[in-house]
Amino acid sequence: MNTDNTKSQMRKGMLEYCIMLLLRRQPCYANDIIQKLHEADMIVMEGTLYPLLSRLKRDGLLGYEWRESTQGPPRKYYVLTPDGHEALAQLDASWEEIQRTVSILKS
Amino acid sequence: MNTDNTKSQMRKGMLEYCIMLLLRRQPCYANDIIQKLHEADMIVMEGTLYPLLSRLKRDGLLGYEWRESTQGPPRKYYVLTPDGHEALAQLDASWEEIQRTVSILKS
DNA sequence: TATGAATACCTTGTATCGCAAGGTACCCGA
DNA sequence: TCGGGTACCTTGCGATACAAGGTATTCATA
Repeated sequence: MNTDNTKSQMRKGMLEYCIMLLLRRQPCYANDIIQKLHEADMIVMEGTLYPLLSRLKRDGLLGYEWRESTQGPPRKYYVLTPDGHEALAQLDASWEEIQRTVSILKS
Repeated sequence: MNTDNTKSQMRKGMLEYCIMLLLRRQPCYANDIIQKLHEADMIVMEGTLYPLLSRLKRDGLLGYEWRESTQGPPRKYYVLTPDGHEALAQLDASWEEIQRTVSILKS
C-alpha cells in the first residue's frame, strides 16, 4: 500500500531528530533508544539505528561511554556533545519551520 | 555542514504530504507547486518534483488535465483523485502522530 | 566444564528517493 | 527564422532506511 510507504517516508527524516531529542534528556544505549522511541510511536530498526549512531558519533554530535550491565555484555551509552546540543537547537528551529509550513498549507 | 543535511532529511519525507496538501486546495502545474511551496518555506527542485508527480499519478492518487496557457506551451494541471483524498486523510493522521511523538520526546 | 539462550554490538546488500545536470518540445516576439 | 522563455521529463549520483546475517560477551544449567 502506498500510504504506508509515504508514512514511512515522513518518519524517516525525523529519526535523527527524535534520537537526539531522546539523548538530550538522558544517555541511552541502542536498545534503550529503540524501546523508548517505540513508546513514543516511532519505530526504528537495529540496522537503521547503529549506522545512524555511528554517523552522529563520527560527526562529533555524539559521544559514548561503556557501562557494565548486571546482565549480559557491557553497553555503549551515547550522550550529546556540546556540538550535538548546538545542532539539536538548530533542528528544533527546523522542526518549528516545518510545522509552520504544514500549517500554512492546511489553511 | 551536517545540520543542513539533517534539516534536508527532515523536509524530505514531508514533501509528498505538502504537495498533496497544496493540491487539495486547487489544481496546480509544476511551476505553481514549486512557487507556492517556496512561499511556504518549503524548497523543492524540478528534478524532484516531476518524478514525484509521476509516481503519485501512477499510484492513482493524482490525475491531470492539460490547460492552454496565454504564454508558452500548455500546462499539466494535477488534481487529487478520490483515492488521493483518502490517502491524504491518512497522511493527516500520520502528521498528527509525528507531532505527538516529537511532543512526547521534548517533554 | 560445556553448551545454549539471551543480550548487545555491528556489517552487507537492496530499494527508495531527493537533487544536480542535461535534454526535448512548444510558443512568441524581434 | 531564430533566440529566449516556459514547460515537461530523464539520467546518474549520493544518502539512507531496512532486512538479513554475523560476532562477542555473559550467565544459567546440564
